[in-house]
Amino acid sequence: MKNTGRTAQAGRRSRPATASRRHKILTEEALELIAARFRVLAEPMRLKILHTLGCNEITVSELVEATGAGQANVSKHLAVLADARLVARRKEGLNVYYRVADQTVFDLCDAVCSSLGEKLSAQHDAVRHFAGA
Amino acid sequence: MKNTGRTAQAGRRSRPATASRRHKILTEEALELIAARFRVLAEPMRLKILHTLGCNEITVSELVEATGAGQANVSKHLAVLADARLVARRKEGLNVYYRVADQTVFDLCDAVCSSLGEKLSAQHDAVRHFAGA
DNA sequence: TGACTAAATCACTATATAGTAATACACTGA
DNA sequence: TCAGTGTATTACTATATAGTGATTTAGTCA
Repeated sequence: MKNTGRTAQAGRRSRPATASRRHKILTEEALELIAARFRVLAEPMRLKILHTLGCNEITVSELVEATGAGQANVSKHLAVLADARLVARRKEGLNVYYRVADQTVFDLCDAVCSSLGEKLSAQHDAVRHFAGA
Repeated sequence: MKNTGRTAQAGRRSRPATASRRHKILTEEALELIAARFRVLAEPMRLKILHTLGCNEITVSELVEATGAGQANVSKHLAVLADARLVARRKEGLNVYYRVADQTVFDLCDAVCSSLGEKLSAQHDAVRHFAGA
């Protein structure tokens, strides 16, 4: 009774399994690349760094101060972001200035935010509630 | 000489630090929520499951067969996806049918894909190269 | 040169989670 | 009721990585 392939005998409500619509059938390597991009964005501290950077160019020291994280930690996160080409660096004297190199990350975050809209609002409410404001 | 706040004395090229443009200044909780959403998408196997689901409704067994992963593994990934409300389940007899519940994930993946365009093409080339086709 | 500073790297610990085998649970049909 | 099947859960191992303190590296200024 094993399914030979995936042509459902319960096919009443499935589209034709040879998904002809948009599927390009991603390779394992492609899936890994996409997952890797998401993985870079899956850390609150990295999001905080990107959010802090915004459209500006900021030094590591300023990022350390703005985020409240340790210097080594910020440096490592910046290395991850730079490795993914999401930020770019420019050295000037002792300082290194970082900036967001791929503006699409903001689109991604915005998309997630709107998809999370209700939860975020609830969160905001909760925060406001706990903060007493 | 410590920066009091982030009003850069190197302000020559920074926008006013009280970023007035789009910044809503996300709370730690909001950043964690956004990161959590990205974290769910940061696994190739989960992407594969979502990609396999597409617009169809598919049972766990079919997903196990299509992905080549173990049953327990697929079940756990589905639990993660369901917990994030990215997929929904419908039980019918012995089978459980899963479907994508939040179509925005496809938008996210498409956005990443186009941002990764060159790399993915290169990867495709590499694959074609290695595969000898 | 040597003192100083910003950033990167190293070595380490702690934690989270992907994968897996075994088992439990839920439902079907005899 | 019992046997059989699909799915979920448990217990476990292995691996990856976030955070941290110490150190190194690279640049400035005296």
